Amino acid sequence: MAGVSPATVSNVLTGRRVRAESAQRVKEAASSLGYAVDRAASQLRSGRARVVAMLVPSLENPFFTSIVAAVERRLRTDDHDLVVASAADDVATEHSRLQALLSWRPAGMIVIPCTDDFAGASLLAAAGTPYVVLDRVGGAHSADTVAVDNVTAGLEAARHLIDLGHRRLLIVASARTLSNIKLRCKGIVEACAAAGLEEPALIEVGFDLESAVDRLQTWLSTHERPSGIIALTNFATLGALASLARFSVSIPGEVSLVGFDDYAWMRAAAPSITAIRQPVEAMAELVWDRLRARIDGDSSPVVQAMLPVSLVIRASTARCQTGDPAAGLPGQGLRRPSRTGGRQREQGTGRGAKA
Amino acid sequence: MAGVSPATVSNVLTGRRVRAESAQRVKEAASSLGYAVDRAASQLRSGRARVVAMLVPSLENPFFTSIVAAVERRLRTDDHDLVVASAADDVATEHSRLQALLSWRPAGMIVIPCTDDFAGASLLAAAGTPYVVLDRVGGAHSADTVAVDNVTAGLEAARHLIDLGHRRLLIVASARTLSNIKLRCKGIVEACAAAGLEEPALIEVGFDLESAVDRLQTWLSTHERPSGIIALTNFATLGALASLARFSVSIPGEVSLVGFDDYAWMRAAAPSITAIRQPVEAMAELVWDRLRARIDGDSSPVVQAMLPVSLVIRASTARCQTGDPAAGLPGQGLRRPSRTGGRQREQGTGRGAKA
DNA sequence: CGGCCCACATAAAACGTTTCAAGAGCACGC
DNA sequence: GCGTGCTCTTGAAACGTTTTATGTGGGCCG
Repeated sequence: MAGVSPATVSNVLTGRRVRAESAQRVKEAASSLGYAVDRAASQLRSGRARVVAMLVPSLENPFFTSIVAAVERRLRTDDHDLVVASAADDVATEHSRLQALLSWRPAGMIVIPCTDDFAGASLLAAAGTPYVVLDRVGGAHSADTVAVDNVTAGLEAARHLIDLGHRRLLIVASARTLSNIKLRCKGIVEACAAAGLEEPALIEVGFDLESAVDRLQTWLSTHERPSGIIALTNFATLGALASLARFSVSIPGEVSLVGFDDYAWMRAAAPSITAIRQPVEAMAELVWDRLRARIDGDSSPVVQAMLPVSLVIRASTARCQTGDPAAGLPGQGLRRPSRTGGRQREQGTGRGAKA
Repeated sequence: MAGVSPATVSNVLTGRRVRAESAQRVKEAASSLGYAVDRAASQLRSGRARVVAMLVPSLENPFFTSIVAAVERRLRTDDHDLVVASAADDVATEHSRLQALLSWRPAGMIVIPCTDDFAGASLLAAAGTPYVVLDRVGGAHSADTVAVDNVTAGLEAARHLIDLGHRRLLIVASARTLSNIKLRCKGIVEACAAAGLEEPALIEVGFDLESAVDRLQTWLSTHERPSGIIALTNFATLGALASLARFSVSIPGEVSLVGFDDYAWMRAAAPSITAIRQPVEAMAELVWDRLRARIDGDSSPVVQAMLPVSLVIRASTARCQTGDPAAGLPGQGLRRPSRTGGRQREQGTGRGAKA
């Protein structure tokens, strides 16, 4: 020690009332020794952890990582640290990761569940850890939730296409069991009903690109081609793009496409992609606000927050080209000659050859 | 307690020699009580932390998050947890985040530094925390490093284009101060020299898409158009795509493009993108192997590992169309009529209008 | 039968903080 | 002069584990 006292050091470092002179000495000593409080000991004694745990379905999905990044940014300003775990899109893994995270005794937890009925809720309740459920807000949660207005999202996407004259829509979804997907569909169906259209077709493509492309290709070669496609996740958007490219379907000439989530590549793609943008930054802010309030003892009734999305109109949607009745024939796209060298070649090398 | 003894519980839970019967009783009690070891107390007493801290320049860049995801997967199988922090592409933030991470007394640390001379090395050395430097392996590190064979990466990309008959190449880089960028350039220059070509032009576009597009557009409208472009980061790739689209330059008809990092959208884009793929999974595995060895007391000399990349050939590269001398005139692309509705319209709405 | 070793269980100390109650010093007012 | 209140400091207890050393009982060998 340079100066005095073991407990006074703690008082200085936790910002309690200490004479300015001693505080100064302690700080000098600390910095010269390169001393930093041991979080484990600190947390053990005080019972207060400056850690927030976050459990997401996957760290491969840019939507989730962008939320993680935004949350991390928020936490940094409040001097908290972040422990992340990925559930690997698997309920069993989710459960075991949740237990691992709980053993940190985090101050609070942010969860994006794998499925609507978040089984871990009972664990969290038993541990008394405050938590907020994010994005996939399905079952009846007894905790605060933050989500996006999925119905309006679907409604706006569909209305945009309908306004452009599209009548035959296709929904590309990951899995219709997820409530946010269901709600987006609901919005689309509402918009269609309002326009006097029948309910659009829906295809489920799963959570990875390979299966999405496979299923979309078989669907497209066996069904009448839609004039407008709404993809409800970012993988679905990629899958739709890839499959349409394989069939050399021009966008937006033959098919208009509305994607979900707004990423850099959508701006750079040719054509750039019209998409529903989720307010990632606002979601992160809101979720941390709620969680911090709960950590600080707020015991008001749970709140289910819903944030608005925005439709970013780019080049992948255009006025429907009517008067081409042949376009609807099954399998048509496969036989149609492609127009650009790039697309044509893509059919051969699209799966990627290593050099 | 259901059964006996406070210390025996610890023996059971840490897997030491205990009579089978008592072990059974303890486990039952633990699961019925929902008991889980408090990591803070455990770490405090044992001095062993089952935490690995990871410091990355940004969590917005999919290359970094994909590495984080892969590392997390590895750690999970070895029953370790991950604490991440983002340096926000800023050296000062990097330093403060590093200190925050060190207060966890992590078993080890994985660092992707912001700059080549990683100033935090001294902090880590002082704390005695084993660490591995990943990806941006610039200055003389006194720690293990894991990186990619950047020279060969550049060489292969350039050779691919040269083999296709391209003579005028353009390098699009984030910042040439980074050593991995420098090495990639070196490989490209080598390949050009071997083919008797002059050194290709280079343009620095920074770390975000907006600035990349801006700078590329001004460059493209004031210089002779190259026939082949090599983009050295994923943002550079996106920037190149977006700028070429604005000028309605066809890929690969007029310009061939080799990108960096291999993402789902590159497969789905039209045309799909030929790219250098970095072995993210292998990097994560190697970095954890090295770190774990150091944690376990391995004190052999530091090793600088270098992993091979692979060139994934897709549709964005094609044989050079010679015999079009006019193509080289400055600003040409702006006046040329675009061929597809999508690209044409993109010029008007490319920046995205909210609805 | 005694001594020894083995397998297992446990008491108690220790890890590095925070916190609480109590102490020290000082000024003030009666 | 003494009690009172105030500011600042500090000794010691406590947090929940792990670990070390010690204890206990039983089997085996001489």
